[in-house]
Amino acid sequence: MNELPSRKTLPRLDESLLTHFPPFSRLERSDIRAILDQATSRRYGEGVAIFDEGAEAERFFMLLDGYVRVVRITPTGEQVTAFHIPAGQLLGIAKAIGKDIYPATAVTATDSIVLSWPNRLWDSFVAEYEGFSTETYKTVGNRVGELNDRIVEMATQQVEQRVANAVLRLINQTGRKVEGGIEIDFPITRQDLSELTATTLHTVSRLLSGWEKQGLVQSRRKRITVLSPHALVVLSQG
Amino acid sequence: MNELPSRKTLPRLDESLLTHFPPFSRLERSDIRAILDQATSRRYGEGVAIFDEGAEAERFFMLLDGYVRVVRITPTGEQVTAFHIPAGQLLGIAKAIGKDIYPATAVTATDSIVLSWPNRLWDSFVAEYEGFSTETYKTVGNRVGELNDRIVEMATQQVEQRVANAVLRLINQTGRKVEGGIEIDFPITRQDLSELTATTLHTVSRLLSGWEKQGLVQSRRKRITVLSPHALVVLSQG
DNA sequence: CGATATCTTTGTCCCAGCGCAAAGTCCGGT
DNA sequence: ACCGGACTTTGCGCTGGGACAAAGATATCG
Repeated sequence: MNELPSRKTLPRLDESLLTHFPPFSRLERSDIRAILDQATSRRYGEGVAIFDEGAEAERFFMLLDGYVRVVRITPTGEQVTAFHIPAGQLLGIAKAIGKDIYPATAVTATDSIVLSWPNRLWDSFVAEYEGFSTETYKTVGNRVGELNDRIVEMATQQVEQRVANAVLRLINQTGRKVEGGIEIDFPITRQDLSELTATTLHTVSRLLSGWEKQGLVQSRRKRITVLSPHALVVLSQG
Repeated sequence: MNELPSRKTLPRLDESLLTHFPPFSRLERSDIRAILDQATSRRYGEGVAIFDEGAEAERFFMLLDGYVRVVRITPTGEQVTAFHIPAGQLLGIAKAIGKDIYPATAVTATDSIVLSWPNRLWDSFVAEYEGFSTETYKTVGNRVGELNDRIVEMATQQVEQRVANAVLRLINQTGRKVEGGIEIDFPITRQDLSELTATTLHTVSRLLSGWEKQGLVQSRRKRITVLSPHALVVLSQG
């Protein structure tokens, strides 16, 4: 696959890397310095696992740059995507929910830069850094909320509505403005989208083709641009 | 429906009520006394809402006795059940995940007794009571895990396997040993089970009838007894 | 003890969307 | 510039299980 140098010592990390990310945004510069000095930083190529479902959770991570897909794999080898994580969020925070193995696998969706710390620092982060724990649990809360929404969708909506919802969620979380629309800011295949919506790549492909003919979206290989978010919202309501 | 006296002052609460429930099990008797003295206790009849999705979250709760169903209702009025909560667990803990409105509705599945505290006490509980926060987040973690599992199931399994899994989960969490099997310890209709598995009550009914003919389960109105958990596990794997 | 509401079973029809198959297109690598 | 692999599109047939319908069974209440 896509092999990058597996560990690369980056130039000394600058405090400004963290100051605008919620879990750290309320901290003093000196605190951030201490946090960075304890961190290991590492670059990953696209499509590389950061940690694996079932492995012992010994570190927690923050995505500094890039996008990560959190997936689970069934006994029969099918993949299901739990969610996508944009830069600025923590991941692999098994510690926060009382687990000691990772409950899912994290795979980079783009080249990414990731900081990580050993779990033994978790408690001190929570204890010493104002706002760290609050913000962390907000993140957990948002993820729980998203899982819940998706269960409701899967239980009550048709495939077309679910896919529309998934696309809308992606552009909300990771959308980038481009001329005439909003593009999902990382490469995403029909297959990926199908793993997010419990359908097949074939059905996703047909839906996107249809939407494209109606002028709702525009898509190329691994790229999706939404031209008319509003129309998509209407569609998603069913 | 089922109206009970809406608020009933129970006899002074005994410390032993809480000592065996994880969030409080590591505490001193004096701590528990303080916690109980701040609590409001209340009985609910079957089928009564404890709090409603979307309402401002001003209290958090512990289920002392009974069973509670956590449900969400779609714009079109369909219900989807998120999970069932047995006695001894916290609920309505929006505070723990940084929300200030309840993300779902909690409805009693049986007559129940519930303690509650105003949210303003949350931070002091977390700060002062050893183990409270850890245990709370384990609960959150288990619920996240369950939601996740169900998404995987809904994405990859057939209806029969999903229903089998749901029944197994219920007997694990709330099963009561009876002669010849394990019974789900609260009244549950075909409809309820269908809301838990994203199918229709008709399909659930057919499945249960089939299983009953094969001797796997036995069911009466609102009651399900699993005679052969192992066979159900086999079925659930698909 | 009827009457009424709630819950369950079973039958029949039908279609959304999956499985399978086969081209077509794009891209990175040598 | 070409080759091979990865991604996408589209066609076609089939089926799991939803929708609709109606009758039975069991609880609750006056």
